[in-house]
Amino acid sequence: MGIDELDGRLLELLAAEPRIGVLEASRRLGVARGTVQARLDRLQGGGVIRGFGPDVDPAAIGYPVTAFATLEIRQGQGRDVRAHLATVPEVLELHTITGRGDMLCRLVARSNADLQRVIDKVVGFEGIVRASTAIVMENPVPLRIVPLVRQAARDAGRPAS
Amino acid sequence: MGIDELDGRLLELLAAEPRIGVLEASRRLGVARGTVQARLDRLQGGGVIRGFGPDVDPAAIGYPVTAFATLEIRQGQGRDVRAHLATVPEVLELHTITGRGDMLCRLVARSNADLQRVIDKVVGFEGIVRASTAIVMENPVPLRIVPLVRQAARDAGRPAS
DNA sequence: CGAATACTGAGCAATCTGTACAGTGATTTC
DNA sequence: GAAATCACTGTACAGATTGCTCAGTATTCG
Repeated sequence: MGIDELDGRLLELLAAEPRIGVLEASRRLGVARGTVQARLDRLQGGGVIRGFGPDVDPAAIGYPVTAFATLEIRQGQGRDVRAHLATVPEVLELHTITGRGDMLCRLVARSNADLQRVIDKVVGFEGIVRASTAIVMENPVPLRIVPLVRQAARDAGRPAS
Repeated sequence: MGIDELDGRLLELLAAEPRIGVLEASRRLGVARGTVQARLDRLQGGGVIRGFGPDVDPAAIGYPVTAFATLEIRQGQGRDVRAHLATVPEVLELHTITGRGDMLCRLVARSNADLQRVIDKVVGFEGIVRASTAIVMENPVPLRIVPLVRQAARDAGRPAS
């Protein structure tokens, strides 16, 4: 749907201080409260803002180990595998991908040793031919969106570029 | 820090309806407002809840293509590469990993064609030896945390297991 | 120029937040 | 076993915020 410069600033502000209300945001942005309210409604309605879910740190609830697993699936078993993985709590996300491997999933575990249990749970399923796992050591760039929002907002300035 | 069953229900509730306030949450959970307030403070103080940042959909702001790139780094160039990737808005997250490849990053782009530009920007840097990219086709399990929270809350019941 | 759209500034009733305090039950400590 | 500690409840109050509405103004566009 596209966002303009004000939308960008609003999103940045919300990312930086999520708990501020509409009124405070309007003050910070130097616009009327109604404007912020309208923008927010539009952003949410348009699907730009999916929600404001709490950002929970898996490490803080006992799952400090993160890993990515590339899975190779037996032909035609995709649907079953997806359903299976969806039932595993330690699978935080799952993608089907092109290239080597058919699926990529993000896992968490209580420890490196526990990761073995998780992998067994993931792989112990008809239809998964092979799995290759990479453990995350460091996370230099945590999941972020602000730079992209800034970029998108800038691009809105010159629409036809 | 560990979470108990009430923490779990609170997190679930917040995940399902992020905009509800403390008062409404206390009503839903059947506890006093002060309790919810105290729990929230503890969860945030303990780092379990990192924040309530807006969940922005890259697709909705013009970046519908997601990809994962595995990067191989020249010895000793890690720091520079990290710094470089941090400046690329299309890099949504970056991990250093074990196994084949040294880093894994999540990218977004305006189109498959545009992905080439992004990859060039990512790879066009001294220190990156090789990159292998997998385009995301489907996302059967979007990033989620509720199942894990439920698991963690359950485990709290039998601490020594 | 006229119409449509977006923004401003203001107002109002209802609600919520931050904070405090006393009472109660459960658990821990000595 | 008694005291102390801790978490939760229920209540209270002032101040702030929200949802909503409305009229006026600015800007854009055909």
